[in-house]
Amino acid sequence: MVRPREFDEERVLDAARDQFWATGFAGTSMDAIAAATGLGKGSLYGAFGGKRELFHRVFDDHCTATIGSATRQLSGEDDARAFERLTGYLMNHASACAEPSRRGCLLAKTTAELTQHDEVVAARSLKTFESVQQILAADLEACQRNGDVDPAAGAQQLAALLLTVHRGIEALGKAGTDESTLREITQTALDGLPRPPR
Amino acid sequence: MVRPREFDEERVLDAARDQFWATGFAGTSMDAIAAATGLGKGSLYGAFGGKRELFHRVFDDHCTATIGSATRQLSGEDDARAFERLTGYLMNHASACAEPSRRGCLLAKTTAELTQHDEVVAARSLKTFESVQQILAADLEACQRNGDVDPAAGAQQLAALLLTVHRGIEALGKAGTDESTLREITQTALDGLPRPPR
DNA sequence: AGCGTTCTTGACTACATCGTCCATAAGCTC
DNA sequence: GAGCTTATGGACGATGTAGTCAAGAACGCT
Repeated sequence: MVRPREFDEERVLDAARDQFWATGFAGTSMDAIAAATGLGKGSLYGAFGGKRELFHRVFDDHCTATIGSATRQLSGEDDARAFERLTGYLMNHASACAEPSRRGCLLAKTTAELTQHDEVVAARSLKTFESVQQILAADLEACQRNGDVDPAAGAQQLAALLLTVHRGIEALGKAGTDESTLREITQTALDGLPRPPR
Repeated sequence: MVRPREFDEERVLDAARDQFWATGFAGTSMDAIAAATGLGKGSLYGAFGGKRELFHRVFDDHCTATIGSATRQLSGEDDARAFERLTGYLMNHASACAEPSRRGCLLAKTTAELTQHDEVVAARSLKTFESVQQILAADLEACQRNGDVDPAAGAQQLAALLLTVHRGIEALGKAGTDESTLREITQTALDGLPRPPR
């Protein structure tokens, strides 16, 4: 019994995410989302509740994807390549942030716009940042085991700093800083990591 | 001849800024600004043009103030206190960013929301960041002269990194990271600056 | 095939919002 | 104080927006 849904939930959520991403929460109307997804407003409200609930859903999925991406780029069995993974992760990000067509990071935009007014968003943002920091810390510990980073340094502290640099690169990139500068900043940050004493 | 304005322009702009600051550009209605400033909408439109023009005006003033504040905190004749000024500037920022009641940095919020859709805002944001970087670089050069930082290092590169950390602290603070963590990150960044060889 | 359940559509409501307009008030100059 | 110019404030129009609703369509089970 029952009529099954006609739409692909994932596709609809992606389209909704793109709309919110482009114009922010306050700047996006449900009519725009209906047009972007191809759904009627009734279906939209029936399936997802309302604007806020839909956004929470979209945002949550995006945070999960962000953590997944960091994990994929930074995890590995091979301690000898841990520093290489770290460099790649940060440099990729620097280059991506410099693309003029880039719409910036949804996580950053959302945190800036909504964290103050929406506790659900605030909590999810913080948790996402903490997760990324843990992933960075795990990679840094691998770097320490391999002798790329001073084992006496606090991996958590260094991971927090690198996360900060990561977020700062995002901010500068959004303002229009060019790619070579962003990569140079990343390199300077990596150069500042403590080396093991010889 | 002519009737002079009844309102204090500066006060009105401050009130408008606070509204935009609290609820963003898209999230702020002109009615809300009229209520916050006490002006009728006719006066508001007559004096400032429209929502976008008013925002540009407010934003421009805010950027000027931001640069002025950095200048005040980081400039000085005394090279011996340059490193102290730098530490103070960054630590103050870290503590300020951790205040739960803090509404975040208007510059950061605006960059995140509008830079993609508004060239005037994008250009002003970039120019503001560049100015702050120059101020940081000048202070770092003083640190180099005084022997606190390796004179062989590029002051511009280090300034760019510190600006990045500054913006990253802002982002993490908005997400809810606590004060001690933000100060620790700042300290880690300062510890990573190259010391002059002895 | 018939039935019940759920999905879909888009018109509809009620209100918010941008920006305009105009009658009126308030100086300034002579 | 007369007359001019400009500021003021709030009503107004047109459009935008969040969310609802009812009529009908699509599907699976019997």
